[in-house]
Amino acid sequence: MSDQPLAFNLDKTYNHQDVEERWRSSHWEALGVFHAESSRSIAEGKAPYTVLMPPPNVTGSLTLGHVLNHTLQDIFIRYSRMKGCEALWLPGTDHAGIATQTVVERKLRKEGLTRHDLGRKDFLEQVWQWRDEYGGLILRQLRRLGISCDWRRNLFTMDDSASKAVIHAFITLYRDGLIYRGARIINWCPVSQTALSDEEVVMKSRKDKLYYLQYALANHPGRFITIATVRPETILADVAIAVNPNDPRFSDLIGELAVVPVAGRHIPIIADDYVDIEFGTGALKITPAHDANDYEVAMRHNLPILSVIGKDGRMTDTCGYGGMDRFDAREKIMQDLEELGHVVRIEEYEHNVGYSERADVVIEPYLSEQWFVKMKPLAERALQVVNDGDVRFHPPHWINTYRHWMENIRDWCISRQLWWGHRIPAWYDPEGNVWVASSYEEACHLAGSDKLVQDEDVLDTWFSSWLWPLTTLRWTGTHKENEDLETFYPTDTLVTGPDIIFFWVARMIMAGLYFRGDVPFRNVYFTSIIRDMKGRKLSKSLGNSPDPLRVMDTYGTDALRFTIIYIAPLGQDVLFGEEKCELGRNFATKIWNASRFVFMLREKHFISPDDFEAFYKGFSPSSEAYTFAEEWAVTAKYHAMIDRYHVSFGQFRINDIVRNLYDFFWGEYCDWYLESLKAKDAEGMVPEQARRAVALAVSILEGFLKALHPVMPFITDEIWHHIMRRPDTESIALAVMPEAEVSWTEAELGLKFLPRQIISEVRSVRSLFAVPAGRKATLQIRSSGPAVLEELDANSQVISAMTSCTVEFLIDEPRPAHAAGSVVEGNELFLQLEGLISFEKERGRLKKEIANITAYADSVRRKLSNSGFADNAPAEVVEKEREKLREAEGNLEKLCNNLAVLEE
RNA sequence: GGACGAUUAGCUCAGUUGGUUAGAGCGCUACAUUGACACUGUAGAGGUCAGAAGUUCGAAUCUUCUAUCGUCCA
Repeated sequence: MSDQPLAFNLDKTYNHQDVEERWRSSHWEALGVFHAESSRSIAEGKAPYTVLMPPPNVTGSLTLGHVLNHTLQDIFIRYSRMKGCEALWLPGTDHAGIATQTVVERKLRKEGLTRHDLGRKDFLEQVWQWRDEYGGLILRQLRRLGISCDWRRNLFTMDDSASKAVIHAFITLYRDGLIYRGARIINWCPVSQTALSDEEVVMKSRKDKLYYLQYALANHPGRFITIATVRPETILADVAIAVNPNDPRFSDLIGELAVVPVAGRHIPIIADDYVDIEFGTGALKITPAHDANDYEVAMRHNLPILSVIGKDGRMTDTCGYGGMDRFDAREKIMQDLEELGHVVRIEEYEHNVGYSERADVVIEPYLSEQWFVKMKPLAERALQVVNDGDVRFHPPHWINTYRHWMENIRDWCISRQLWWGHRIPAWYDPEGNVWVASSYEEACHLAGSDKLVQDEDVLDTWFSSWLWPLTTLRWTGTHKENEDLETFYPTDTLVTGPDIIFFWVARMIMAGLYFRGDVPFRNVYFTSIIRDMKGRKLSKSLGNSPDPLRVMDTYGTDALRFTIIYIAPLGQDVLFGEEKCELGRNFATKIWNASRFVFMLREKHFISPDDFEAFYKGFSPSSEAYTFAEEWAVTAKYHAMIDRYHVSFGQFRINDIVRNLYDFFWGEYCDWYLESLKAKDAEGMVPEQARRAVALAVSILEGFLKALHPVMPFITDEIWHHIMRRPDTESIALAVMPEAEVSWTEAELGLKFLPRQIISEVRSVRSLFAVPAGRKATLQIRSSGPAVLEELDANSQVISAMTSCTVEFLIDEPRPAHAAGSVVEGNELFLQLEGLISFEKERGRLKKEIANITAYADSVRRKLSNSGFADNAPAEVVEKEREKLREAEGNLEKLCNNLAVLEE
């Protein structure tokens, strides 16, 4: 142990590939670093902290959206783990019914087969095979991110336990009267050939035409009624023409019959409030099979229902359009109507049309028997818990969207005409009665018959996803309680995109309340949407979505993680360009090099790693032992940083956290502390001082690394293992998160920041007069008082080294004649630069400075002399203004003196 | 049409309860390369905080209106 004389330092250059390879997930996973146990929470009283991974689509591959989302989750979970929580992150994937079935069907098509050729059983076997082969891709890619989930608990929504839960949920809701089957107009996707829920339909603006068509009146030859429609192909299914009862233009026509063009059928003209008088001609054709609103009208008026478009989006009628695509039929029928003289006029018309989210084709409203969940009763409680703050949204403005949806909720169509998914646990007897049960046997028992046929359809994938908070904790419905569920439910923070607030977030809240009687999570963090540098959404077709894996190869995983968090503020879209990762890469390099420098000093002042370890273990930063101002300054800034760090976590301001870490490390620790330490070291410290200064540098580095670890897990673990010799079986991921010390965050350290202010001022003056960097100048300081003098004297080596000046103190001497003069906090600085400065230039500079400060002092004076200000502003604010004025006036006087000297 | 969000330096964005002479990164300019770091350091230029009105002693910050952009819902 004791003989490790070798340099215990980092490699000369930082190589992210090496570092990430060393600490990558498999290493951490093998150590069980990410494992969480309810038993441990119970036995040790550790507070549980749970994050649910939004199950990525099993057909998917890693996108930048995933990177952002999962990095955020990892930050929450690693932070909580280091804060001493029993931190559980539950991973998994969902079976993505439509997407997966589509992928496998596409594969079959290449072999000239359809799923019907294979039959249900063989097809499902193919899907499972596909999943086993390719379905793990996204999870493997996620591992590259170094995310710390408890992979042992990985769940797939088609797993047995999850499937049991789905069936249980269906049966329970059915028996409670919240699931029903019925004929409704639903959203039909002609490509995927399945029903969709309202949420799976995206409205898109589309330029179409509005056709004005005239229908002859059956009993009044030569008279017509003109309607307006965007879908002339559906006139073959018209069953009525509706007008508003308050529309005088048509009052005499109500009850008359009109003749459907082409089809020749007679249909009634009816009155219904639904008709908008302003739209078109005020007369509306009613086509109940192909429009949800028309369906409602038809129900009210006992009208028949005719259908002319089939499941494949092709015409089914017999008027000569059979087999034609609905859009081709539109063209054709318009030609025919034109010839028959029914077309009055055609207008350009822009409107919103529903598209299938997955297949990107126009949805067909389609009348069919489907299963629905009655949403109103579920929505009421789900809205209440959000209103009451039992579930909190970050940022909170999403509550509005959520509330609006909940208050206007419609029943959820959950049946899908697919094979891949959870088959609906409903059976039909020969009489057509339905029996809902957990198995065929149970259904037979209920039905008293063994001639039952199971419903062909499967459930919407979201019907399993909404149980995710329960199923990931192995709830099956039948075995209601288990230790994990008791310990980790409700979960704590859900990180997800606002685009699935209805699909998933809202429904999970419903399911959690309904099946478990408690909210599924306490906080929901809505992520930013990532766009390209031009503000366009990332998409494969645009070719503007960078491959995260390649970005990780190029810049490093830590760099990507850091960058994406740095640029993604809460609730705002993010414009991402790959080159932005330079920020994270540069930061990682900076951390590496700074650590290397600290370790070099460690080698210089300690004879061996053991020597250092012994000293470091007994070391605690103490101001009594500090010998130069930057030791105070860096300690105070460090605690302020840690304090803000924890506050930001509490506020879910993750983007503040990384900025805070970045600014502290680069701007304080490196630029000031390490630079001053370098200067001190060059001048020579007594060994004890040097050892303390190095130990302070290491301890602040270590605290910083711990705080940074949730964001940049790889590089922090690597460097942490160089702070002391630590076996590879340890990880910074299990270290204790540092806390801020109040004595430091509230310490009055005014004087301790004076040296750096002076350094900055002198550098600025040097630069202004273009003094060559190598030229050693003389800096004379006339301090504002004895205590200040003492403080500056103690730091003169640092000031000297960091300004390349010889430092002298003026006590009673007059100011030097050939010098540039400045004032910092009442201390006068004279930079003696005989032959280097031009008096002309210095006079000009002083005049400008005097003018500046005069204007500033005037504005402060105006403020103070304003009676309203003195009367209304808080005393401390007024005092602050007085202080500003005093300081400005002091500086002004000194600068004026300087000018006077130069003008003699 | 409704709801929500945005508009701050050339670009991308911070700016927490109103109390600064409005900040950062990138880019730009000048200087610097004998031991942490050029993926660097030092200094600097650059902004009537979208526009208008209002509240206030005081507004980038609060209110109203307008304009432009974005998202969601009809």
